[in-house]
Amino acid sequence: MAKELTSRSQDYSQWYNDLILKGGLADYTAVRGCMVIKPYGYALWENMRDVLDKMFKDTGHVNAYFPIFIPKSLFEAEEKNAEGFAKECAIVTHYRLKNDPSKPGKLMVDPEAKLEEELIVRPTSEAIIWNTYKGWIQSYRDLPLLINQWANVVRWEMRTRLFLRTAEFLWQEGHTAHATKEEAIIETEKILELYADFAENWMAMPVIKGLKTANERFAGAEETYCIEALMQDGKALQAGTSHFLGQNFAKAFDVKFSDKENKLEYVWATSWGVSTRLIGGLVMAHSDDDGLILPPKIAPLQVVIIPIFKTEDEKNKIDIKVYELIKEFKELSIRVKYDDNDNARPGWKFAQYELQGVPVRLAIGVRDLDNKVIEVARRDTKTKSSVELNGITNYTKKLLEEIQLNMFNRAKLYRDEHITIANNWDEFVKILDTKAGFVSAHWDGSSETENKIKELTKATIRCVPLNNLQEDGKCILTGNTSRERVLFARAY
RNA sequence: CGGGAGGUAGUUCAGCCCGGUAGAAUACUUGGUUUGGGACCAAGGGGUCGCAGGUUCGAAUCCUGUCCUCCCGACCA
Repeated sequence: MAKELTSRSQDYSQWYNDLILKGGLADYTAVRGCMVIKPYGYALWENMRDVLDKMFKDTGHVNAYFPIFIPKSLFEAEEKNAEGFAKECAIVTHYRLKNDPSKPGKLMVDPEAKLEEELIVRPTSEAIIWNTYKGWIQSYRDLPLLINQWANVVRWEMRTRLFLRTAEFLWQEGHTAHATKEEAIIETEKILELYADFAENWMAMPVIKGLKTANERFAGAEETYCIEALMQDGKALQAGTSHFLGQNFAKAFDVKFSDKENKLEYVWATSWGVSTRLIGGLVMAHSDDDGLILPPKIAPLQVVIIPIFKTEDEKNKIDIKVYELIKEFKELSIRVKYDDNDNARPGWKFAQYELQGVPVRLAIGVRDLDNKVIEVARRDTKTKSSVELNGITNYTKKLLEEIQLNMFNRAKLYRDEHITIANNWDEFVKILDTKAGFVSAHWDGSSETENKIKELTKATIRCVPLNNLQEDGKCILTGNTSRERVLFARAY
């Protein structure tokens, strides 16, 4: 009868899937590796999208839209980028079906409708965008070009997980062109700051800003900046990336501009993106065994009001008060729902909204009306209290802010407690196996060492933190000299 | 792509070994009692048992093929 949720400690994967399915965010579909984002999950994504979109626009970016199909010849123009994505591309080879003569009522691919050139379903849009930019950029006066697109992309992953790695996912990808290297790097870093700001202040998910090593770098980038978050099972999640692309794409697509001295130069590029994967991060960073816990600032519903009554007469009295409250909530721009559906009983509703992670629940009955109070339950701590009705909307507004802050502090405390220093190989292995989380350790800077460590422990270098403390040390694997520590972790 | 589990009512699953009327819980509909943490009683509707072949008088059950999903691994810019 009850919708039991798998406990976090039982099986983390099952717990995670349950949270998403029972919390009403998404559902499996008949399509391999894809998911349906349900209205509640999509409302969450819309809130996140709106905030990010405003942040992009406030920093001078504009939106545009480019095709989902990329001709193979364009796709392969930037060789490293193409090679990096080659193994996970969906490819359109035909454009027509026809009736299958051997199976009545069934269809088959029409062999006569083979495309002369295959189309790649975009796994990322650098190729089509830079091919377009070539026609848009002639002079330094055309720069910088600061464009973002909200789109879907397809990456044919072997193994998928709801939100974290689906065959198709929604994201935004920014693609900018600049006159100088310095300006492009500033843009890359500016976006990284923006992502970190969003993750921490809106999603209440603390992140570490850093640089990827050569191994983990985006294919075709000179430098990849990232934000890394920590999940409750001790695994790291790459939550967003911002790439300095140098002149790689400008050269591959021949995008040149005349500078003030009328000299032809290749432009400098950046690209950056965050995706619906952030929702997976949100789920794993905050939820508990009773369901989702969504941060108030982006929660589709911030407050739910549940009436408790026996008779129609009682219901009417409660209604009058609640309509007043709803009006006040709306004036405060608080997303509120009055669930007076008589089909479900209060206890069922309580459980349901906990599964959905609604930050604040208000329950009101005639008893409360008589005492001029209301029951306030907060999702993050699962505590309940009786609060005076007078001024309840302002009280709730402050409470939402407090919940937002509390969620961030709690996640940050957990994250900080799970950054462990390892000074030698034995410590390193022991921490990975017993404690998980980030391990801060010296590394000699070579790809060979990084690969070897990954082979031995499955841990990868998540990032070299920005503004990292410089200290001399010895690589935990090779003993070679090292100038700074890097963060290792097992990751999603 | 390798290993494992699975596909039967809207959902979660039992039945399958040992072939013989299609089951439970929950959800849904109706009526009644209820309502401060996932209510109760009664009645009712709902499934070509993933798909395609085969064996058989007879297949959810046995055999072959095939598709799909989930988990673990490999892969993951």
